[in-house]
Amino acid sequence: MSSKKYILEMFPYPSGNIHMGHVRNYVIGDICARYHKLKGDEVIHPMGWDAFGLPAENAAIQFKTHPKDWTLTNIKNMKDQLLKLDLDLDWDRELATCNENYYHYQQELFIDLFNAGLAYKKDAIVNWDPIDQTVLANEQVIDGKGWRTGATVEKKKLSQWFFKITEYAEELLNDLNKLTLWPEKVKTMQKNWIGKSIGAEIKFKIVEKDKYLNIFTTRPDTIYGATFIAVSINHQIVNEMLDTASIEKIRKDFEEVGDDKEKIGINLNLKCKHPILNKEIPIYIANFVLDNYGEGAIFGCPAHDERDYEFAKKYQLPIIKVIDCMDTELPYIGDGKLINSPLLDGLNKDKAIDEIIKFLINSGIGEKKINYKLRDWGVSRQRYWGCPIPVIYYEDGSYRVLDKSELPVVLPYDISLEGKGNALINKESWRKIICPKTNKEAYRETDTLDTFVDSSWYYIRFLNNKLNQPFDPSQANKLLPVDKYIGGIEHAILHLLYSRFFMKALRDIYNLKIDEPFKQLFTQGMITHKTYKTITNEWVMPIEVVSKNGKLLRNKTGETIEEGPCEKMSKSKKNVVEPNEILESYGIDATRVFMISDSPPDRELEWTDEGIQGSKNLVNRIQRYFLKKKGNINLNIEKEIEKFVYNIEKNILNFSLNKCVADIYTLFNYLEKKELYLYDNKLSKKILICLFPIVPKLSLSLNKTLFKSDNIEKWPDVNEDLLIENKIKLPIQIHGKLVTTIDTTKGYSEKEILKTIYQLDKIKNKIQNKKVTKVINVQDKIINIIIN
RNA sequence: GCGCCAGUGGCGGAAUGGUAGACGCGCUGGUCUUAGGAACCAGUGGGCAACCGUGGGGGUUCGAGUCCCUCCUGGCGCACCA
Repeated sequence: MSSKKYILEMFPYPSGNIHMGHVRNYVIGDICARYHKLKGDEVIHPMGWDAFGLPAENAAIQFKTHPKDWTLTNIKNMKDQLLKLDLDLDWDRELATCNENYYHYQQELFIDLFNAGLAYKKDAIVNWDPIDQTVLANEQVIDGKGWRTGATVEKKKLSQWFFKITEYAEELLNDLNKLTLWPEKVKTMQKNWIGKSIGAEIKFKIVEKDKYLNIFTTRPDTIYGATFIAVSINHQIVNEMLDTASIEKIRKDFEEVGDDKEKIGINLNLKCKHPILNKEIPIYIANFVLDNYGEGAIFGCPAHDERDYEFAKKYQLPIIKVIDCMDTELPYIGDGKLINSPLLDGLNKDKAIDEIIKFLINSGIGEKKINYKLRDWGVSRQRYWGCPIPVIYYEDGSYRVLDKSELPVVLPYDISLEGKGNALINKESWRKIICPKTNKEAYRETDTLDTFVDSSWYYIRFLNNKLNQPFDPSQANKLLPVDKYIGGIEHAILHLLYSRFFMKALRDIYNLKIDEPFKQLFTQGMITHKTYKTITNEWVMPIEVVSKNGKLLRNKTGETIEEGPCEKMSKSKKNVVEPNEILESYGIDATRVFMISDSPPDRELEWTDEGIQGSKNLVNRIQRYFLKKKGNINLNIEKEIEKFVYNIEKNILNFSLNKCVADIYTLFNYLEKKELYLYDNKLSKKILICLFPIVPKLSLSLNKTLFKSDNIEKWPDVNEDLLIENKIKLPIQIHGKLVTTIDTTKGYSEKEILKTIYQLDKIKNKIQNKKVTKVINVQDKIINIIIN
């Protein structure tokens, strides 16, 4: 019975050259794909190009070329290199996200999302990367720095397009449970990123104004201990109270605090009424309040929160204990009985939270609230080389999202990339149009979509890359989800979360039956290599290093070279090996074997010369074996071959590809030891089929030589009866320690075998005149004798 | 700081709670030759032995690399998330 298997490796950014990381990624996928094809499954195994993005623009400026030309040339080069890897890919499904035929339909999806209320525009304080001159998503800011440039990200207020990923926060979180074939680690990362927390939102009346401050808390039980309010610098109330100059001054002061996280605050000279107690508490602007979490405002309960405690100490605010923690030093964060809280006294934390929420609801000053860390996905990018957003603006500031019939909005080719900013803004002839619907003058949206939008649905477009609509829903229902998705763990959050969101959004828009895009996720490990440096700290490529009299020297100059630690292959450290050179020297099969042999595919693989050579030797050895015609053919070896088929299959399915290599060695060690040289018979054919996914070139050529055939036959069914081993070596233990093993057959009688065992010298010596008190016989597994 | 994962020979790594170290690399000794980026044969956890050995210490079990507690070390992720 054949079944559909969609096997996908994360498509590459066309930087110009493939590297060993790509090779490992694609070889892993290729082995799966070839195996499933032999099984008779309907395999989908496409490849394409994640072709929009900033590097093209930067390169265009640097090399005085055009982003499109640069990208297309790179695609051509990389495709040539991939073809040399001889991967079993569906090239007729190929796509590049920068092609009109792709982004046209992405623009349609944008319209779909807009109509579904999942794309919207709003003014927002956004992350601005001053080097790339563009906005970044929250996910693209790491430690306050741009993920590509490393520049400190600035805050800017801009009008931006957003995708409403928060609408799916709960489902994105819950459905992680369905992803049983995903690494736990990735699921944990996504869970933390979504950051669900359950608590309450409480309204605090501002004394001086006819207004309330909304505050989210997970600890409403500590409300009696609230002694101040703190808001973020970007909070609305700050805008109302202070002029822009003062705000900027404070913002600057806050930024100067930097990484040491010292808490500082400014008294806003406003007060809030405590929602329960008859007292007023001050409002501060504080640097530690996040503006993009909750409501950007907190109530401070110094006795039971570390941050609030630190702040209260510094500004001499009262500290009121409301949880009985005996003599434990404050702040005390844990559970305990409530005190100083008339409505809650004596209750424990959880019960107190329930009670206070009831009270807040009844008094109309608060409600139960679930909060997510996840924010909506800002997708506007102020760059040229991306998918144009299908929107036009009128003189009065209003806008219209285009109809599908008005698509595609084609990215103009003739632009100038000189100078800063988005080239589309300066391209007046493109930007300015007459709206066909109103006949009014209008301007195109000049922002383009984040390239993560491109990669959020490419796996659907692969199903039919020529269709005049984004995809065919009935086909999607039939062929999705991707069964095995293979790529680097660096996409654990961004790409994988966005893709999950897209799948769900498209499911709801197009009434699909698919909830998750990737059934199984496999994250392959990096390739590492030793690093080499001269004594003047200059990185040196491995290929330049020679060993002489136990010393490492640079081949050309004779300089002394120091060997550094093994690190991820990177151009900057020059510890790379070029796939082209390896392929030329060792061939594709040996390269494939090495990619999987030295460590499990999800772990780091250290590149070594010995490793690749060993792989080459194995390939040669297999070839030599099959070309030896004479030998001692003994038909009892069926069993060994059957075990081999069984193990290889199991290990491919588990991604334990390193064990597949061990299986190959084990088989050939056995056959050669016994001088069992199979030549053109049934069993050797079986072996060749199992070798095919791993060393396809060799397998094909041997198949041709031995069987005069260009086709590899179907994967053999395993005869499980042959796997059963009747003769066993039974371990004998005394007190759980191995003493000896005896040869016997399965299903031995315990009584009989004990008789034999007690005759053995080793056992006799141990027992001597002691008494056997107990015998544990795990039938066919082990016998453990207990003596007193 | 919080969370997760991992610690096994000289190295990469194997082991449904049941013979620890499969398989490979490296190393040692040997064979052969069309002197190779070979190939083949034998050996290779420690210890002279009894025995000892899966980061340390405890526990559960007839039996623990595997399960539980605790500590140490390393890696990854998150990091003022109220």
